[in-house]
Amino acid sequence: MAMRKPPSRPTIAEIAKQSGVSAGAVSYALNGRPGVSDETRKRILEVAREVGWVPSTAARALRGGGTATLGLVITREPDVLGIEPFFMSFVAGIEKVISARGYALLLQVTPDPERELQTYREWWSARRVDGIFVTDLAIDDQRLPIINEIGLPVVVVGDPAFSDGLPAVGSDDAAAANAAMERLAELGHKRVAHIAGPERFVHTHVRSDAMARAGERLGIQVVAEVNTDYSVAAGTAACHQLLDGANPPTAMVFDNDLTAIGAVRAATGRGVEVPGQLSVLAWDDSPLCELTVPALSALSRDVSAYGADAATMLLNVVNGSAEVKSVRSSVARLVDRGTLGPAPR
Amino acid sequence: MAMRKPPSRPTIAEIAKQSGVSAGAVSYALNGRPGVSDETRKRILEVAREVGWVPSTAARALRGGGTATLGLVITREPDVLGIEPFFMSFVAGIEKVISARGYALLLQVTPDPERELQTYREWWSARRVDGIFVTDLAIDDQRLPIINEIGLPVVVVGDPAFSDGLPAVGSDDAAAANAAMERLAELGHKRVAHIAGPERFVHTHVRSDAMARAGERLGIQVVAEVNTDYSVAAGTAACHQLLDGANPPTAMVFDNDLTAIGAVRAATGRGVEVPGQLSVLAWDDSPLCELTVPALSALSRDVSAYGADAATMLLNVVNGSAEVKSVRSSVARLVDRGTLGPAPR
DNA sequence: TGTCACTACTCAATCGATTAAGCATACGAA
DNA sequence: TTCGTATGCTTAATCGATTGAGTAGTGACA
Repeated sequence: MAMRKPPSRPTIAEIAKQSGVSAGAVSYALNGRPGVSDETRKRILEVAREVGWVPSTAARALRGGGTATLGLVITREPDVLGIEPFFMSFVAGIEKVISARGYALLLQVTPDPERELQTYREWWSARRVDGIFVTDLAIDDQRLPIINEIGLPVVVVGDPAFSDGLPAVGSDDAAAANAAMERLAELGHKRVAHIAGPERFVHTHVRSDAMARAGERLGIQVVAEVNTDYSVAAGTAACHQLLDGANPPTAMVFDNDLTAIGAVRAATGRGVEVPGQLSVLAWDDSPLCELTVPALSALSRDVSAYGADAATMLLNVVNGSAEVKSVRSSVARLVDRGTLGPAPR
Repeated sequence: MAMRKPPSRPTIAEIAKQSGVSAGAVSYALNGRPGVSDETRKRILEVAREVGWVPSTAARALRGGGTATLGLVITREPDVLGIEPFFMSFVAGIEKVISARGYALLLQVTPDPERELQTYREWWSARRVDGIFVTDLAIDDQRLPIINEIGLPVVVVGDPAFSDGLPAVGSDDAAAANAAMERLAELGHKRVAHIAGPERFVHTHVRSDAMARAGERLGIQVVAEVNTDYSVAAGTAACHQLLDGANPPTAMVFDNDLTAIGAVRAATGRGVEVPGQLSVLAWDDSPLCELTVPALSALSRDVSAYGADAATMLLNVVNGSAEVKSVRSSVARLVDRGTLGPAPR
């Protein structure tokens, strides 16, 4: 078995020796600080480039200079993760921003919020991350006060009104609700059902409120508010239940794509034509929506851009760039693919 | 604006002061090494627990003790990532193993192999990771010799026969091909098409070879080998092309689920019944397969367990546990959901 | 000629954990 | 009594980058 000789990783001391100056001078030169002549600086930079020097994150972190690492904990059952396109796109968006600035993303998947908090504590104590993203914002979220107490720099991904004063990026769900309801109004729908997500999430409430208000404004009756667990089966069940009821709705708006898919299947399965007799709209768009027949109309967000915005904000928080203001970044756009039609008479 | 007072993160020095011993003694106690009396050790551990001490990864890394971090670079266009359930499940599997042992996962998404290699170099130079996972193994993979040269501990996710001597976890595609072909033989199929993935991937070749050999053994003619880019459109196109040809196959095996979905849609769209007139089988299973009508039969792997195996192996490599042997870990199981039927006469 | 200001450095301490080496103290054996 | 020697510590150096505190050397100016 051949012995591998790992190439030595160049340090500032090495560069100092080769340049004939002290380590301190090298540090000044490499960081663009005054204290070295232009000529020496040039020579040092040249040597650094030659030996392929990269600063040791460990040493910098130890000095208290930050770790150039941001953290994201995803609390989900591993199996569920596979089908949720949100996180991968979100992560990709984060990456685009932070990798360009030399930051890396530390990822952890935990099964419950308990261990999620534990992870934050350990990351902070061990100086593993400079800041974190908090997703899945819940009503009266227990995590926020604790994170605040720990003092961990954070950006909350969710509605700023519920972020407990912490900087947040949210999506403008009210605008999306308006767009959706306006379209449904144009199509003549008067009775619309809203099949929402789990009650504990902030965005579930925000969306329900927005739907109700938009309905009032446009003269549309939001006939039902159902909470689901986002599964296909829940969508199927909700659809059957609503269609079986007295005076069923002519359109259904679902808080995510899976439930909408379940509903379309349930409807067509019992002979209710989509969109002929029933219009269906999914709130979260994903590639899944294009795979069903008929392709699912959805309120589409640029999740990757959402992640990018969150990352930009967290970098500002971490670097203490003035005051960081919460924003509603992501705006959903209605993409009509074929499950929206005029209200049946 | 309230000033946040971040709680001080406890260090060994702090514990030493409170316990009335030196920092060295504390280190011995905390690491279970000899050098302190049982009584002192107990007292030190008690204090450490009280103040919630967590070792500073930065300090340990600086001493050369490793960073307790493993790295995964995913080379994909951000948009494509959302629909690929593989990586999220794989990551979840990795997490399950490594987080239990105090390791974290550093994730990077890059658009091309060039920057992937650049990331490896920087990670190693900056001592950011102790080891990496390499996925998407290609024929004559350019990354392997470079990674080998850098000396970065690695586990290759792919067929060990193509891992250039580096430790690898692969899936037993030959066994899967046998299972698939045996089932098709039972159903009386004599003419089967194999619609493969991009030619550059190792597993594309492995699968094609395995299909051909299994066909020979079972008296099944593998009538076509088509390479696709894994997209739905490619599956649709391949299906049409094959059905239009002289003497079309009675069954089609696809290297991934998206192309299979495209094919099912193409077939039913032109009046070819699935599975009545055409059987369809997807190699990679995903939640997508259960969403189509009819639900797609697939060769299903436990991707999460695959990730867990890779993680276990990488931890062994990193900790230098004896010699690490490559394995074929993941075995696909044929899940018949409704797109397999007897060959039409 | 003295001194003040400035440039371009070097020196040394620091961050937190680890570990080889050193140093008391106690105990047992000769 | 005295010499090992084992035990239980402490000391100090180390990893790599940073930075406040010096310190030579140069030039200007009164």
